[in-house]
Amino acid sequence: MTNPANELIHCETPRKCTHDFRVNCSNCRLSSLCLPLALNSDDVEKLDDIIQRGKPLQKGEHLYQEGSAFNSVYAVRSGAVKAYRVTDDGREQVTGFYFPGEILGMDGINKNSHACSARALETSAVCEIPFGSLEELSVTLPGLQRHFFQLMSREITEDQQLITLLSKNTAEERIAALMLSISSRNARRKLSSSNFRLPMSRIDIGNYLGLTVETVSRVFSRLQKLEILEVSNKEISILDVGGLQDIANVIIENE
Amino acid sequence: MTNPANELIHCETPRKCTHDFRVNCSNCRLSSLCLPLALNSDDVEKLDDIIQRGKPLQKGEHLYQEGSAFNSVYAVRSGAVKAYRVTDDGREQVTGFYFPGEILGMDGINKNSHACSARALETSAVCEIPFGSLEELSVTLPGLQRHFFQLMSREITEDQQLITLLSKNTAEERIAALMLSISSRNARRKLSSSNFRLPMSRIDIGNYLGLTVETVSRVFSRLQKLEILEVSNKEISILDVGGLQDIANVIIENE
DNA sequence: GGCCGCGCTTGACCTGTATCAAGTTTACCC
DNA sequence: GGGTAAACTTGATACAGGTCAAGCGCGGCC
Repeated sequence: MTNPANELIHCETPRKCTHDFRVNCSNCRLSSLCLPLALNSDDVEKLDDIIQRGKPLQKGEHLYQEGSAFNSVYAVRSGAVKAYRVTDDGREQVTGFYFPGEILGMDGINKNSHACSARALETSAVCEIPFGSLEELSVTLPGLQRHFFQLMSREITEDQQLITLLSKNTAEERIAALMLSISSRNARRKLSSSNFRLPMSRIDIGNYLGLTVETVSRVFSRLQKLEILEVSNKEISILDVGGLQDIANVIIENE
Repeated sequence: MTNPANELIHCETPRKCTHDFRVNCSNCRLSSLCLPLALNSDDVEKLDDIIQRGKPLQKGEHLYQEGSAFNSVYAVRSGAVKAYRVTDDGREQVTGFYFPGEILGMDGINKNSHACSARALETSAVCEIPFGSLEELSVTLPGLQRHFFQLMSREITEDQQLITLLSKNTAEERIAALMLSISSRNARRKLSSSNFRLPMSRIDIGNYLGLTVETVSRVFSRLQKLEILEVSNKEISILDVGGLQDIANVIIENE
């Protein structure tokens, strides 16, 4: 009864990992997506030395809070994390979802305090990377410096994609785009790109995409009726990737 | 007849600068906002050595184009620049406006090619900072490395603010927020925070804020009727900053 | 100086999504 | 396992902002 659809492999579900909790970058199966990407094995060990791994976060627990002192960036090892900020009038704005192999917290570098909060959407293991040590190490490992610049740059371009989505696209297009994004991020992690379980609620999805829960729900129903998705609560099957891409890409393209 | 409202000072209008075109970071009046921020005078000279200054861009000229090879980031010295990307279906999305002392082009680091295009909104002088040299220099000047990380982080948080604005706020709130943003950026540059000339068209404003030209125009008219702004074509006077802030901050705040 | 075109404004109408409301299902907890 | 709260779905209605259309005015150019 526990996610039969997800082909769960080592480390994706810490509760099932009975063997060896002493994870390190060298043996982490996410190393090819994560910070070690550009490093040789000697350098990976140097990186590994500065990384701290605490006990897994439970669903709902905070990784950091908006306004708290910035000390580290974080890599998700398993589970899923959402980042959000609270607007002046007290409403929440979800700014991103982070899956295994992805790095969050870089918004805190600017003012030395976190510009948003981050909380676990489900039980999640996270690697903490103290930023001071990372900076020092970057000086001796130019490959690491470059890679970290790239990671920040990627965050910028992804935010800009979201800006475009919010500014130009309909509810249906936004949701199609999010489903495709999650699908391709699953593929990167060698999980199924067509069947997966959404770790976030409809509220979070709507919040992230600038829509109300009701609209999210209606769009899911519509996409199901069109036989593009099969939606069963949080379980998603993409039945027609092409159709989904057509919707996300905005079919208009008339001359 | 040329912008009487703007208190134009040295370098803000290159056409008027008859004296000394050999600008450098040490004598640039923007150095306190720009990259040299965290450097002592010796180090500023090292930075200065890698910076290239071409002739000013004319209105409409491109600084770089989406997809072109990424070699440098750019600091605006005078004028104004807009960054934009073209969506899959051919529409334009403005992702940012850049004023003197601000740095753009960091989106290109990730894939080594520019993720968006940048063009001058008016005659603009720009400093080109070759990224390779900047990386090398960062290794020897940790203050510079840190400052550049901060600049990228600031770009991220600003993008996230825009995401929030687009996702949660009404047309009026978005425009109020943009006016306040331009106002405070002017203040940083010791220009008037209450009277300024918009370098961009209504179309660009609408595009940036996810609104149509008509809506932008209507909101300006409404704010003028409320005696919060005085709008005369591109000339803006903020008559009631408090009122503008109330609108931007979303007055709702009912428990 | 007068003509043309583009950027801007204003009005009338339409539509997508929000809002409000009610009902259903799922998940959690004792 | 049953009770309750939270999450989700579905329907009816309202409204902000989009679309379409027309007119204005400033700036550039011959």
